[in-house]
Amino acid sequence: MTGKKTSVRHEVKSSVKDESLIEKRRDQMIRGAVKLFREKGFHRTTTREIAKEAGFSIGTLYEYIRTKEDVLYLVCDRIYEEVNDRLSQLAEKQGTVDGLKDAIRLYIETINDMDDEFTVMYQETKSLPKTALSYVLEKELEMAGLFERMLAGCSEAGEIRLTEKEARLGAHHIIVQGQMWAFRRWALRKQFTLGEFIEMLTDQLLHGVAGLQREGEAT
Amino acid sequence: MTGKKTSVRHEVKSSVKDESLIEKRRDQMIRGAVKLFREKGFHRTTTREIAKEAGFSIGTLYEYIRTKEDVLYLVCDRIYEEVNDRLSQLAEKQGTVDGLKDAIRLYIETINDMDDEFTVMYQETKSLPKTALSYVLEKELEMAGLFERMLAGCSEAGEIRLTEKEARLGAHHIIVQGQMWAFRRWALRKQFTLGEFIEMLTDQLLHGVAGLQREGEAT
Amino acid sequence: MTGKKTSVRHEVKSSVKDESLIEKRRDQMIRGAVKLFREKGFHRTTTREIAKEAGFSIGTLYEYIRTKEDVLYLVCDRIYEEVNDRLSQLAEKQGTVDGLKDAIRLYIETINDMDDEFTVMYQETKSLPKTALSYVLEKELEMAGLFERMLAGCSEAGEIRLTEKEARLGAHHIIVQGQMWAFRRWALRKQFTLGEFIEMLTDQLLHGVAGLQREGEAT
Amino acid sequence: MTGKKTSVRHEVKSSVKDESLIEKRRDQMIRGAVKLFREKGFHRTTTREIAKEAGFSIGTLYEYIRTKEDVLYLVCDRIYEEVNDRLSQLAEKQGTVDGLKDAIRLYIETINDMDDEFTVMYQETKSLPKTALSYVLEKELEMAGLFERMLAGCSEAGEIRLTEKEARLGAHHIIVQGQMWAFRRWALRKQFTLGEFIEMLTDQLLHGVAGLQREGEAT
DNA sequence: CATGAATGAGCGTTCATTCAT
DNA sequence: GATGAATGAACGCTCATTCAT
Repeated sequence: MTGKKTSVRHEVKSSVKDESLIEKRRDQMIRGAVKLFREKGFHRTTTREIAKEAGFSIGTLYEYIRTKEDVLYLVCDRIYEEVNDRLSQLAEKQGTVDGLKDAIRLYIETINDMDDEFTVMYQETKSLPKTALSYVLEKELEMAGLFERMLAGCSEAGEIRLTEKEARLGAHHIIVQGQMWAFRRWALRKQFTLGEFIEMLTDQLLHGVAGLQREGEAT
Repeated sequence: MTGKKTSVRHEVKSSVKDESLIEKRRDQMIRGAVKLFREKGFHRTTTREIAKEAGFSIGTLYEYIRTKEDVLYLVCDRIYEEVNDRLSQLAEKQGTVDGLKDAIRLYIETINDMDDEFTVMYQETKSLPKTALSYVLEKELEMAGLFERMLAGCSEAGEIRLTEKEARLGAHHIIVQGQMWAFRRWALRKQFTLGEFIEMLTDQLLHGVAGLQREGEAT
Repeated sequence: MTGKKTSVRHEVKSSVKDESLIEKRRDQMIRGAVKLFREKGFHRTTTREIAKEAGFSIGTLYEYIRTKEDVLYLVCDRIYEEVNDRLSQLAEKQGTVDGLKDAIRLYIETINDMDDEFTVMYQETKSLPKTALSYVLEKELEMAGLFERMLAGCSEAGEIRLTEKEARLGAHHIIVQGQMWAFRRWALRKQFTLGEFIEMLTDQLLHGVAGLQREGEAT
Repeated sequence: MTGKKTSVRHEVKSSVKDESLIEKRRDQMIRGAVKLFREKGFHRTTTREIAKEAGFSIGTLYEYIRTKEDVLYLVCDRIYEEVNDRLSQLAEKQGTVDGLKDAIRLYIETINDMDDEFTVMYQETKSLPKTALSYVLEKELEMAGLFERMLAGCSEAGEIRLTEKEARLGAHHIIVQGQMWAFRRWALRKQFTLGEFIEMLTDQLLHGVAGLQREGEAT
């Protein structure tokens, strides 16, 4: 539907040739970086700390990246990869409210599992170099697009009634609520379990705050 | 009503005695800092730049603060002050859906006016020293509490039906959507005007995605 | 005579305002840098060493320059300044062989006094950033021009006979011999005193290797 | 004639046994290194770049040398070898001015052909380790000695009249002019062709600046 | 013999903070 | 109260060299 696939992957150069080694080392690196970024933020984390946490020397770190910002980009990229992997199982059931509910559940659960990564991503995104930033933002728009099409599908199937704009805002709403679960957990998890949160969220999205009818509708 | 008033203001020490001068200088400082933080983030902004933008020397800057983080705190503090000032006019009309709508409108409009400040606050909050951070988070809970009480008020007045938990989530929802209007504006403002956003937000909060009835309710 | 005065001074930015302080600190810096560059070359000298030799901290060093290359430029610039100061006393006596001899003597003596500086300059020049490099080369061409005009003047005055090209080569010859006295001193000073060198140089320039007549001339 | 043969070749250790392979690899290495040193200087060239330019890995590079400076030494050594090869054809014709002129021509032409190598050598010489440095300087003195003997030969043969010191300075003069053609080419080649330069140089060496008689000589 | 991943000392540079004037 | 020169710890990054494969 969105024909344009402009998102050119922002390649991170490595001076190491062995692709599988690159994969392995970057894995270590990302794992370490996420932990540190979560604790102290991108700017307060030093490259030496990342290397140490990853289990190798500063020299080795720089065999696999070019700049510190590359690490941040790698982290962001990894997150989208994983979220997309998880969400891609939802291709079927398009156009049903049940399918939408499943998607929301899956999305929030994914965030719940990866909340360090998400928090990092939403708080440090602006430190990305220009080209990496636009790649990441595009990825996010793709994700929003996925929910937008689901909502539009439900509307076409007649299960709910939505204008195009409403579908767009609804998609945005879902994305944002997911982010909220990640980076407002200091407030939310004292009061809600994961299950409660998902249920209430879905409920509120579909029905709004209880007891009110849409204007112009009969009781 | 909220009995607990634990939020001890995180004092920022100044070596200058004249209170009105402190006020004036900090004003200049905050104005300059917000501009710079918005452009380049807290970490990429230097104290020299803040001083320069504020119109005095670093020496002078350090007469009014103790550390760079103090500036960030001052910025955050100022924001809540202003938001509270604006929202405090809403004390009346508690317990009506119209009052709630007005509050949401006022809140989002405030954010729209101060979006630089808000963006800064939500992106840099974690750089605050511990005590300042908890003060700021508490301030935000107060704000959420304001909306929570409004929702609860409406429920008590019978206009809508909400459990305590639902009211709490609804309040978070409002807060978070406001934040989104500030720091996801790159995505949202291409698609919605301020008015549209407020309307759809309110609508969605109260009615959910169109056309669906709450389960167990008659059509 | 050479109408074009394109040599735009390559400004070195300092974050310190006080001009006389800049002068003083850069003096210390240049003195220290020359010593170190002489001993170990530009690349093997660290900025910390320069700062230490100059008598202040690394932080202070960077208040007066922007990059390490600025130090090198400052050194080169200083040398030309001094040489020009010294040579400018020769404006009169243009057009006489005696004037030329004096100029050569003065030039070589200057180099003899500043030979560390000259050695540094001729060996490290290529490490200069582009704009600084062309400024320095231009300065040197100016100096060559000075000798070229002197030779041409003698020729016009009829004391010697030279084509334009010969005058130009003669000027280069003088410049280069001066450089040699600076950075081939390990070979030369074992065998010649300063006076001898000047005398022989002048002699050779004017008369060539002894005993031969220009072809076509009578004995 | 010069009885002392103190120049002990500064051996460069290789962990490879096969002599002809050593020869071959070092050839590649030198060729690559000269190109890179010329472009960026010794210090700005990395060992990885040298290896790559030579066509093998750094691992392999270090099988044939011990330190980066060894590469520089190898380059310098190669240059003298080649120059000596070229100049050695001049053993005959000693003692004639024509022989001297041929030698000068050959020397300058050699430099013209190898000017990258010469430039590198004269600019990076000081980065050589102590023992390598003295070996190289000695080589150069040998070359100067060659010209010195030629001049002395001419004098003995009665073609020109020179004291020992004058012969020494004359030799130095020739060497220096050659260097000048290599590393002042930015200035010289705009104004002179190779042929012109050689001719004027020879002329000036033998006759000096035109039109002047040696003092005390009759016209 | 050849490879190239790993190492870490060391470099140039920045910037929050201090304090004498 | 205001200034801005001085400080030095700390940062991101490089690169000569080693050594297991």
